[in-house]
This record gives sequence, structure tokens and C-alpha cells, in this order.
Amino acid sequence: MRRITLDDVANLAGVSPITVSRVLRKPDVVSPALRLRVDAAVKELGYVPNLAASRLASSRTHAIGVIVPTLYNVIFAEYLFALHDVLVAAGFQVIVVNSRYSEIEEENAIKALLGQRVEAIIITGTHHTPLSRQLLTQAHLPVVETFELSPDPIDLNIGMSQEQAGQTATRHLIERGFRRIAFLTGNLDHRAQSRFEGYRVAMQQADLPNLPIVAERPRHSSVALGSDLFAITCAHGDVPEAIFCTDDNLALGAMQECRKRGIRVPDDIAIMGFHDLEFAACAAPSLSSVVTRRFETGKLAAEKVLAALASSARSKSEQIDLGYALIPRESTAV
Amino acid sequence: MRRITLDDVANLAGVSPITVSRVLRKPDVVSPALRLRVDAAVKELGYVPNLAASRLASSRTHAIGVIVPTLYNVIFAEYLFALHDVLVAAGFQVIVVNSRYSEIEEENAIKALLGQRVEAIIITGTHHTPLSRQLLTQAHLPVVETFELSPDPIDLNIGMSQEQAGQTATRHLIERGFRRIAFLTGNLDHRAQSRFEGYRVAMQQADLPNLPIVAERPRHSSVALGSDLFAITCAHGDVPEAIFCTDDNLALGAMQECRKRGIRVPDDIAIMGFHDLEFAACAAPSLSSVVTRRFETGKLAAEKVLAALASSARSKSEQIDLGYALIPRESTAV
DNA sequence: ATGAAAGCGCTAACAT
DNA sequence: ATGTTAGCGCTTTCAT
Repeated sequence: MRRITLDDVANLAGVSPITVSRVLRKPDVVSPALRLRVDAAVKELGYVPNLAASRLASSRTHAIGVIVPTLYNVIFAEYLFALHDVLVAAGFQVIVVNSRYSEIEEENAIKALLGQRVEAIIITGTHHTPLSRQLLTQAHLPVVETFELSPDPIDLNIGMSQEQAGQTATRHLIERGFRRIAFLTGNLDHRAQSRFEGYRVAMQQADLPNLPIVAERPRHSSVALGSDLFAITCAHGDVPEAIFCTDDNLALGAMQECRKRGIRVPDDIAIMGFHDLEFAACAAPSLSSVVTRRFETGKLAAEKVLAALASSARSKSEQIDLGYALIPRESTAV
Repeated sequence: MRRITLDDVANLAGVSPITVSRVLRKPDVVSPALRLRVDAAVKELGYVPNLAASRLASSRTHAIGVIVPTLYNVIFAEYLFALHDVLVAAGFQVIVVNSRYSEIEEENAIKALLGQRVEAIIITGTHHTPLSRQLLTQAHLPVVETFELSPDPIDLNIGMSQEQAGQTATRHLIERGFRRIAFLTGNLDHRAQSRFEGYRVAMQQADLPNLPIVAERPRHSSVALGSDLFAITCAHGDVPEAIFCTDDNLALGAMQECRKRGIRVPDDIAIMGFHDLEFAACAAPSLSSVVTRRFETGKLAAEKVLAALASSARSKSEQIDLGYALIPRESTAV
């Protein structure tokens, strides 16, 4: 079962291989008569061009590599959606690899993408192994680090200050008069850790004690986890006055656990989420949260990559702060 | 900025290119002395093999194509997770493409994957365009259709009867004495449609009227949508006795809308979800749902593909029904 | 255990 | 507008 090649099509159509190639890539350069013959032959044989050969010959892959930590988190689904939209429309293939929050797996992902000769890499976060940094730098292709701001970007950087956002959320609770404010998280990836750092700083400035509630082993954020973690806290007998969750899923879980236990939100406890997921506004009570701009992050990252690829000139490294916004709702009302 | 090639490494190491190639692919065939020299040269130059060249020369891609409708739905994230685990461990690359619930985009995805010469295709659903079917059949590679059972599988098929599941869920509500049972959905992709069909049949058999509540334009399932759709229903003045939601997200949204309106679950209205998402058990009240086996689906699909690839023999087409299970919880208690 | 020669299927560059 | 030639960077096959 030999696969059909360009030559087969050329033979059937009675033209040279390069003409077939042209019909497929720049049809307007070929005379209508030949074009029709070639198209017919392509269809008849069910010819599908071999991308590997094309990539090798042209040394263009039209592929962009994207590394995300996980596919479980809607945040990244939304981000990928936006990326995809822009890049596919521009004729690029998007190759998504997930690092599972591991810097080692991230390094492997980078190697795999470079092996495929992607034309640019868009990578979540700003913390990488030394080798990862080296590979990305030496590859001489556009690199975008996203979701955080780096003190020392590899190339481009589009994100927001996770720490500032953590501070803002915590201050909101402090200003409303809460003292015993807990911080709830399932894992401490770099972004959650930065938000925690913001919380810590805000609490310290207000002369209040930290109250971290962290899952024993790292787990991805989920409603069930929020419920579990809050239940454990209650079991220890110290129900806080307010909790700041690293993520709206956790917040929703905590809220449901409150309901089960007859703890009223916000009367008995205030709950603050993060990311403003779609359900935050319609939860009962509605959930205060911090809006993050993941669609914009994806869109902008893709556009910057396209721009860098278009201007063959070495793109100057650039940092863009997309910011965030706190949305107070019922769950933290006083 | 020429890229480093195998020849560069060979020159630096003072060996022939083929030796470098061997060191990279079957190190135990090369003498330790040369192996060390080559490894050093690879490291020094930061050499990363060109996958396109390797694929072209060996006519093996070690790539498996996976088509899913969307990345927004956790169902598919879980499925991909399982697929990934098995396939990556076996040395394959997984190329994920989403069809956005469009058969046309699915057709394009198939073409793109075949162009990349993937060694197998795992595709969601059993409804495809005629050309899609033809391409998949003619490609002579393992194909797995998932999540549904096909009356006429292309090759392998791993799934469950969405219609049966829809019937089971509806009967559960009927048996509990509810008469005015609504069916809530945001879109009618083939799986949702089959569940609706199951609902329709069960209602007809019980001599009860249909009460479909469908979003005006197709929207992906979300908590907010569940809330919206239920609110619209209430606005029309006809609050049903029970609702069967195509998806737990919708169910949760409906539940929250009930709370806002002072409608008690399950006292005033029963709510039934689908898929048993992680939050169903910890919702307050806990949500009755239908467990579907997406991890197993992914794992099994991957294993079947590996088996088919291992035995060069033409795999016989096979159909596996993974079933489902109804979990009654508080939201439909009487 | 190592190497030389040929070729995978396409496209760039240069004719005509 | 169409064709010819050469070669992309690897691996296969067949020596040695």
C-alpha cells in the first residue's frame, strides 16, 4: 500500500511535479486548464501532501508551539481558544504541549517543539530551568512568556502581577474589617505562590497573622477540593472570618461546604475568589473575584508572534502588563 | 544563522553522520568511546534533530491524531489526559485538534492530520461527512470513534449509548412521580441530541409531554447558561416539576437560579445532571447524575491503537460498550 | 562496530 | 506559464 505522492498526481495529470506543487500552493500562477486537470487528479487519487517533506524542503513549518501547565483549567482553555483563533486564521498550525506544572516536563516540551522546528514558542509562566532558558534563547525565534511579569524576560512577555492581584484581593477583605483571613489553595505553582505572597504582604502590613490552607499533596483546583479543604479547616475548629481562594472553583466548593454546615455567606464568613470564572456572577450568593484577562493574553501573544514573524528583523524584547480588576459581589459584602 | 545538522555534529566528533544518528536512536549499537564523543559534540553544539527530516526518511511519524469538539469541556480534558498518558509513555506524540462541533472543521482536521502522516486517528463521535468517512477509510490506519456507539463503525468504536443513558435518567424522574419534566441543553451536538432522543422516548412511553428548553443559538454548557436558561423558563411562568440537564454544569446553574428565586431543590423541583462532574457529589444539595467513563474511554482507545500499531495485521473492527451508571442523590430525592 | 550510497517527497532557484 | 535540477536533513540498505 504505497502512499500517493506528488509524482503520481503529476503522471496522472500529465504535467511535471512542480506544477502540481504550484496548483496546491499558488493556484493563481498556473493556467486554468492545467489547474483543472491537476485538481481532478488530486481528487481521483485522494492525494494528501506529505507535510514532513514540504517542511523539509521549504524549511518553513508554519507551526507555533504553545506550552501550558494543564488542560484541566478553563483558564488555559480560554487562552488557547484565543491563541488558536488568531494563529489558525493566519495559516499556522498550533502545537499544544502540557508540562503538568513540572519544569522538567517543560524542558522536554521545549526540546520536542524545537525538534519540530516550530517558528515561535508561547510559554506559560516565567520560571524555567536554566537549560530551558538557554534552549529558548539560542533557538533565535520569537518567544512569549505569559500570565506573569518577568524581571528578566527571554524575549516578549505578556502578563500581569499575580502578587499585586493577591495583595489587592486581600486588602479588599481587610478593608471590610475581617481579621482572620485564610488563604486557600490546592497547589503552589508559581502563579498561586505569587498570589500567596501578595496575601502575605498585605496581611503583614495590616499586622494580621497568615492563615494558609494548602492541600497536603498538590492537587488541581476543583470545586470538590475547595469543599474538602474548607471542611478540614472547620474540623480543626477554627473557622476564619474570611477566605481568599486562589481560584473560583475552590471558592465555590468552600461556599457549598458552608451551606451544608449552616454557615452563612457573607454573614458568617466572606469568600473571595480569583479569575472571575463564568459562574462567579451567577453563584448564589454571587462571588467576589479578580478578573484576569486570559483571552486578551492569548490574542495578544498570538498577534505579537505574527508580527515578529512578519518583520524578519529581530523583534525587540517587550513587556506588556495586562492588569486585572477586582469585582466586589455579594460574597464579601458587609 | 544556519541550524545545526547531523553533519555538523559528525564533523565535530570526527565520525560519519550515520554514527551520530545511531548514537541518538540506538546507543547500545555504538561503541562507548564514539558514543561519548558524539554526545559531547551534540551537547556542545546544542543539536536538536530535525523531526521533519527524520519522519521523511523513516516514514514513521510516531504521531497520533486526536480530534475533539472542544477544549472547554472537562469531559474532553479528562479523556485527553488518559489518552496522553498511555500514548506518550509508549513514545508517541499526540496531536490534538478541535473541530468546534463542526463537521466541516472536522473534515479539515482529518486532512491536516493525514497530511502529517499520523499513524492513527482517534475521533470523537460517530457522525462525519461522507468525505471524512472516505478519507478515514482509505487512509488504512487505525481509527477509533469514541463516546458514542455507531451502527456502522469505520474501524474501532469505544463508547456508550447516549440515548439509553438519556432514557434511564428520564425514567428515574418519571418513577419518582414527576410529570412535567423539562430537558435543558445549550446545544444539540450529536451526543446531546441522542440523550434528548432518549428523554423523548421515555416521556412518550409514559404518555407525558416533551418540554425541551434549548438555547436560542448553540452555546457550550456552562453554569451561567444553566442559570440563564432556567431563568427564561421561569419568566415564561411555567416552572417544571423536574429538569434533566444534558450536563452537570447546566444543572448547577439551574440549582443556583432556584436558590435565588426561593425555589427549593428537591422539594419544589427535582434536578438531574449528566456526566457526574467532580462537583456533583459535593454540591448542596448534592446532584443526581449519570456517570460516564471518559478516562476509561481515553485509556482504552489509546491501548487499542497501540495494539493495532504493534500487530501489523489489519486490525479487525471492534465495538466496545463502556456503559454508564445513574447515581441518585439529594437533588432528585422525594 | 562503522561507513558509503541512495533516497524519502517535496520546494527553491534557475531556466525556457 | 511550465519544466529541470538540486538539495532540504535525515535513515535505510548494503557493504566493509
